[in-house]
Amino acid sequence: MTVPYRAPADEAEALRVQEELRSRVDLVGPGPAAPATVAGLDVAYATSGDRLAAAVTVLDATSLAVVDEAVSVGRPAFPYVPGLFAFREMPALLAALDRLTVRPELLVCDGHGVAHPRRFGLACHLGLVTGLPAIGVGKTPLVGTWTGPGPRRGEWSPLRDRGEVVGRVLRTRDGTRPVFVSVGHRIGLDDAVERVLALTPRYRLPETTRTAGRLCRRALAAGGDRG
DNA sequence: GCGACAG
DNA sequence: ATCTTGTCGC
Repeated sequence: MTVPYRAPADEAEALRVQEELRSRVDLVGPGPAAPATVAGLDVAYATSGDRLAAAVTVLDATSLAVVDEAVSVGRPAFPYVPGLFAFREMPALLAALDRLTVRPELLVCDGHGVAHPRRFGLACHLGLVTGLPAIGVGKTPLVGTWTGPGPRRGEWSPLRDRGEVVGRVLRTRDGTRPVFVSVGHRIGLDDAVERVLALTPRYRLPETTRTAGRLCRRALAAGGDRG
């Protein structure tokens, strides 16, 4: 199901939006059995903090080659508040998604999905608004506790918060810090982890995140730190 | 009451 | 997120 994006005027309204939408998240899927394309989304900020660039790259799921990409430059749409982070970047990310020529089959977001205090992180919000399956891959935890996964790539341990498993702490590379994988929308946790491993043949972060990261940094630099 | 707190 | 120097490793 697709949902229109509404920009909240303040924190109270942002919380209401999350409460209203959280029940619509699909934690099961099934996600795309064998997606042909996977998109990565990332945002870079100017030093001044008053300007940002959002990028989306679409990769061939097998070769990991970039087949499409789009960028949008703008202003943070909301102050940074842990737990309300999505409202900050969502408008720019949606603008970039609108500029794509190829509609990706899966979204890999730089931030959490249901591993969130109200089970509605950026990956859930993006998945719901676009109607696309979405996965959250965070570099640091927001909620939850875990016991370190083994040191080898592919090893993982459950991320638990208030009595429920909200994601997995996954080692994507031998001996490197793990990432935090959680369901965004329309995919199960097992499949989400499988997709993330398929996107990390070499580095800690998914290729989708890396290509999108390079693109938004480049766009920010090209804008001469202004526009 | 005191920290912690996605990017 | 971004600011930063060097440093260890492939």
